[in-house]
Amino acid sequence: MADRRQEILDAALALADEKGLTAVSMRAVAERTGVTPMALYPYVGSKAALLDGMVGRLLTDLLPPLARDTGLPEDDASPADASPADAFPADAARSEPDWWPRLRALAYAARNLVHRHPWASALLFMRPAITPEAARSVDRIYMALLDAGVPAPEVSRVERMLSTVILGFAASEVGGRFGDGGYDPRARRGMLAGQPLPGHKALLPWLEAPVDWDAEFEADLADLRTLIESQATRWRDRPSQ
Amino acid sequence: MADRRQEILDAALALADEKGLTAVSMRAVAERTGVTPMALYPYVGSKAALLDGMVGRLLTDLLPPLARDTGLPEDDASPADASPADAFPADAARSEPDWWPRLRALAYAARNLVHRHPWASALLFMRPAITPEAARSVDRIYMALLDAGVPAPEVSRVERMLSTVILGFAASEVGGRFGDGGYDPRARRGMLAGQPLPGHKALLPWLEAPVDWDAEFEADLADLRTLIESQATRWRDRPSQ
DNA sequence: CTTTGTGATCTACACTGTATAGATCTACAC
DNA sequence: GTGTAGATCTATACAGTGTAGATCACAAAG
Repeated sequence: MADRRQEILDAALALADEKGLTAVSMRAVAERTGVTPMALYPYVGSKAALLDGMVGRLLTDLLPPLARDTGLPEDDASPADASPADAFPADAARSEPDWWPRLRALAYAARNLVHRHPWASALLFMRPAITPEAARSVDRIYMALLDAGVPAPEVSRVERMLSTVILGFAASEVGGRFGDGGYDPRARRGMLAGQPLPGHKALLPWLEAPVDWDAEFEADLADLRTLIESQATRWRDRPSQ
Repeated sequence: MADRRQEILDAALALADEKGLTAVSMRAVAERTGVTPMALYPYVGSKAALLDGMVGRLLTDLLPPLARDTGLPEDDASPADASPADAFPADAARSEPDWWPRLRALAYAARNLVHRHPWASALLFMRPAITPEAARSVDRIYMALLDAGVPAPEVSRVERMLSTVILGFAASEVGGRFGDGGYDPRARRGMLAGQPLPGHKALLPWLEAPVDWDAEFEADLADLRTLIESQATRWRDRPSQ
């Protein structure tokens, strides 16, 4: 039944967390579930569907139970974060319009999720957010943006941009796009020596310094916030456009 | 030699363009090159390296020859765009600070590249930009941001954010993350009917309308531009911070 | 003519996802 | 108890993957 499916998804998740996504084969998942590979198919359909099921389960674990999801404003830290204490630095209490803490919490939840399950980043970023769980978190973003005063026709676009930045940042962080590809700085400099790179030259002191990714995430979030607020302001100033 | 390698990369690229990335197997590439699979290894090293080589070649084709790359301001449309005429809508001529047209051209070049080679989106987004070709386009972005007045310590962060948005948008467009997963709206609504989704409800008219991706890309670029300009302004107003 | 080196080949291994057909168990009717 | 229907799992097989290891063909050097 349904619990057999959960058992299978659990096995697949454990496997991915321990040995990476490439270790998730139908045979390996089957063995871990104590069953033969073909026995998985009635429950998960196919390999691709199994992967979708895995992200679905991740989102289920992440989001708070439906009961709390009434549309009323929630308190700041608890929603959508499985380990809020260390992961969600307290903000100066801006009590009245709480759309920002809510958005912030979602952003951190997504980033923390990717940190805990790096293999999921590629899937989260590539597959459409069509599962019920994913729709729920998108809905939270919609609500926050509406509360922030973003004009309704713009909300879905801004949501896409927001999630692109946040998921993209997290995926790049764990996926190595922001890294140096494993070359040490000397070798890297050698590779790039043959061509004129005036920008790199001018920025050299800052490029060589190590990056504080937590701070960068904070800065990106701040940029997104001003972006959202400017959308709202523009709307308020001339509602015709 | 080196031209044998190019021959192999050409075969792999053609294969990917015609039948998708999954059709790029060592055996298939070998057959198309007129050689046995194992003969590829001295030239490309491994499958992963072959894929890296493919994106490298894409970037080489895209960027203008090194000669033009002197750091002097270039004319608006030509740089970094393989098919500028239809793909790069003319902007109102803001002649004096041309950092924006330059950035815009790069953004469109990246998006057009992904449109022409959808298979490359995942690779572009996941692998670090360490090849000489990639470094060159990053350098262009650095220069544009510096010209825009972005403070030097912020430039690399803003560059990362910029490329995350642009590559992320393009990848999501062709990869289906922005889509509905192949379900028609009725089925989709049925899937989501069981739970309260106040945001979706409030936005329903706008969510059902088809999305103009070109316009959305324009709007995202406009947002990025104001973001960059606000960075520059903040810096000008109080240079200490 | 022999030797050396280089590039391509052949074979083989350990995998992958999954279609198909058969086996095994459970539950209920008679 | 016996028979049977349905669900669940298993066994086998196929066509494919990337690539390690050994072999082979052939041009240039001694």
